[in-house]
Amino acid sequence: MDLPRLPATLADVADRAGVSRQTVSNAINNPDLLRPETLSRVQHAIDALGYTPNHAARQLRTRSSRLVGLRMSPAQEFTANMAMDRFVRALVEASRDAGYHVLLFAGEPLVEGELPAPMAGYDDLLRSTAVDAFVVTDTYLGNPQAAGLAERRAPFVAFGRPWDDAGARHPWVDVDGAAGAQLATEHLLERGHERIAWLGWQPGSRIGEDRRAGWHRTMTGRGLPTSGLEAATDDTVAAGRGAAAALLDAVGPTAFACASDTLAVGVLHTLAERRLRPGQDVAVVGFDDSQVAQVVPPGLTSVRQPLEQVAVELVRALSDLLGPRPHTSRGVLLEPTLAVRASTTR
Amino acid sequence: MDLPRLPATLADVADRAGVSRQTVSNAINNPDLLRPETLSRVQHAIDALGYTPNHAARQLRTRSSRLVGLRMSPAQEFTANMAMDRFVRALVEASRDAGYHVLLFAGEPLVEGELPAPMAGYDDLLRSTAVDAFVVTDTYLGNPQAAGLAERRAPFVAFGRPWDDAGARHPWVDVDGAAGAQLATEHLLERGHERIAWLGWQPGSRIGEDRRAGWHRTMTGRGLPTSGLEAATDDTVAAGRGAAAALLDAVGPTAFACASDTLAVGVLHTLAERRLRPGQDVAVVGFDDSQVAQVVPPGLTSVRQPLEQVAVELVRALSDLLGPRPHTSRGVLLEPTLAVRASTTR
DNA sequence: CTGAAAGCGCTAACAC
DNA sequence: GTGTTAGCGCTTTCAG
Repeated sequence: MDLPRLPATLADVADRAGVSRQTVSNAINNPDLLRPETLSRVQHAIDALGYTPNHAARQLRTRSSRLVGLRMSPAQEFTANMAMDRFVRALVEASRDAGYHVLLFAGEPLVEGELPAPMAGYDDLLRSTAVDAFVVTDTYLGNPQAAGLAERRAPFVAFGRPWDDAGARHPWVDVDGAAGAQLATEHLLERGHERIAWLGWQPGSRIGEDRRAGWHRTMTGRGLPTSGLEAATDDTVAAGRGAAAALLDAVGPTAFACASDTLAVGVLHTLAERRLRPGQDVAVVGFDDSQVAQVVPPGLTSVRQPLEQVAVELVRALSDLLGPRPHTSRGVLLEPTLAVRASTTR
Repeated sequence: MDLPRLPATLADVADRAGVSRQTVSNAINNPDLLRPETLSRVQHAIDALGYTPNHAARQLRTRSSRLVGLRMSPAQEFTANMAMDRFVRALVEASRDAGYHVLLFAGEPLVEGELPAPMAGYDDLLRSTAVDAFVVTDTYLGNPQAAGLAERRAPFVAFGRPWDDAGARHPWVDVDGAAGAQLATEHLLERGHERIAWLGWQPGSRIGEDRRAGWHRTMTGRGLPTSGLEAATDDTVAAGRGAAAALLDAVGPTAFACASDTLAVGVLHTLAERRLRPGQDVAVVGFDDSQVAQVVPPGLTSVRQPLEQVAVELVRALSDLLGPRPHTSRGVLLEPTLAVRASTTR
C-alpha cells in the first residue's frame, strides 16, 4: 500500500464515503450513532485511504494529547537505575495498550556548583499542554517533583510511595521493599544461614529503611541477633565492596542480603578477592534483579520488582485520573518475587 | 509562581502587552522584526503570564511536532540491548539541546507463531503526523524499518549503517566495529598475548562480521595465526560460556576478544568454573561497555561505543533533514574507545 | 441518525 | 514594524 504525499484528512474520507465530515468523525468516536450500513461504508473509506486522525488537530480540539511525560536523568555509571530500562519498556507497552504514548524529556543540563532545578522540563511541557500527565519515578530522591506537580495541579502518578507527605493526594504504585527483603532473608534462612548480614544504604532513604526493616523483622522473628551484622553505605560497587570486607572481618557472616544489586555486586568483588565462592562459601542476595544480577557469574539471586505490573497499574491509575470522573484511588502496593540463582545455591 | 487554571494564550499576552496577537507571535518566532522596546514589553508580558506556545496549535499550523519517534522493543533478558538505556538517555539530552522531545512507542504485542510486523507503530504515528521523524536503532536485525520508512518517504535517521542496501539515501551514524575489535586485539597484544581467540556471533550479522574483521586483520597483520581460534554462537551468556569452554579445551587461548559483553560474561562464567582468574590467568575483552562490564568482578575491559556522540550526530542529521534545505549528508562513522579494567590487567 | 456552523491557538500571507 | 485575515484538521454544539 503506497501512502500519498499528504496524509488523508477527515474531508477526504467523507468525500470518498459520500457523507459529511461529521459523520466520519462520529464513525470514529461514536460509532454507535451511525447506522451499520453507513458505518461500514465509512470504515471502508478509512481503510482504503489509510486514514488516521491528525494528532495535532484532535489535541487542539479535545485538549488531550494522549501523551504521558517521563523525565529521564542523565546516565549514571556504577550506580542505581539499573532496572530503569526494563521499567521504561514496560511503561511503553502498558501505555500503548491504553492508547497512550510516552514522551521522554530531560532536565536542565547540570551546571557545576548549581543545584539541579527540580521542575526543569516539567513546566514547559505543562504550559504548552504537550502532555496529559506525568509519570514520576525518582521518588527516592525525596521527590520534589511530586510536590511541584501537585502544586501546579498537574495530573501525575508516581512510582513510589509519598513517604514524607501524608497529605499527598496523587495515585501511586509501589513495591513492598520490606516484603522483598523478608523474602531474601527467609530464603537464606531456609538454606541454613543464620549469620545473615544486611548491607544497606545510608540512613535517610525511606526505601532503604523499608528494605532493611524486612531483614530486621525476619531475623528478630526467628530470635536471631542482628546487632553488628549490618552496614550502611553509598549505593556504589566500591562502597559495597568495602563494607562487605569490613563485615567479613568483624563478624564473619555466612550470607549477605543487600539493598541493591549494586551493593551485592560489591560483595561479589570482595568474595572474588578472597577467593570465596559465592553460593558455596558465602551466599549473596541482591535487590532489583537487574541485567547485572542475571548475568554476573555465577548468577546473583535477587529480589525482583514486578515492573511490568507496576507499569500496568500506573497506566491504569493514569487512565482513571484523566477519565471523566476520577476514582481517586490512593495507592497500590505490589509484592516482589525472588529470582533464585547460584549465589545462594550450594 | 502560581499557574492559572488554564495556560495563557497568545491573546492573553497580546492584551497584557497592548499589542496584537501577531506581534507576540513575531516576538517569539522572529524577534528581529520587532522594535527593541516593543520586544521587551512583550517579553515582560510573556514572563509575567508564564506563557508557552500551545504545542498542538503550533503543530497544526506549522506541521511540525518537534517530536522524534523511537520504537522500543520489549525487554529481553540475557541478551543484547545492554547499552540501550545509555543511548536513550543520550538521545533525550541531545534532542533537548536541539529543541526536540523523544516519543517512545512500542510495536505490536508479539503473538505466538506470528512474525512481528516490522512497521507496527510507525504507520499510525506517520499518518497522524504525530512525529516529525524517527530514529531507527535496531539495524542489526536486517532493518526492515529503514526500508519501510524510506518507502513511505518518512524522514528518519539510523543508528547503524545500511549494510545491505547500497542505494539507501537516509542519514546514518555508526560506530566502527572493526576499529573497536582492533583496539581490543591490540590491547591484548600489548599485554603480551598471542593466542587471542575471537568469540563472535553466528554468520549473517554484518555487525558481527565487521567486528570479527577487526580482530582478524590485527592478528594477521602481526603474522599471528587465527585458524581454530574462533567460535561463533548466539549472543547469550550460556552460548558464550559453552563456546569459551570448547575453545579453552581445544586450543587454550590466553585471551578472548568478544563481539559483545554478553559473550564476554559467558567467558567469565567458564573461567569461574575452572577457577581461572580473569586478567591473571586469562584475559577477556567485551564489547559495548554495558553496566555489566562496569560492575562485574573483577571489572571487564570493553570496547565503548561513544553513544553520547552518536546521539548528538543523529540529532544533528535530524535537524538538517527537517531543516529548510536538507544537506543530504550521507553517514558518520565514529571511533570507539577501550575501557580498560581488571579483566585484562595482570 | 446526519449536516451545518463555530472555534480550539497558532502562524503565513498580506495590508497598513 | 505592526495589525488584519484566513485557515491548519478536528470535534462540539445545535438544527434538520
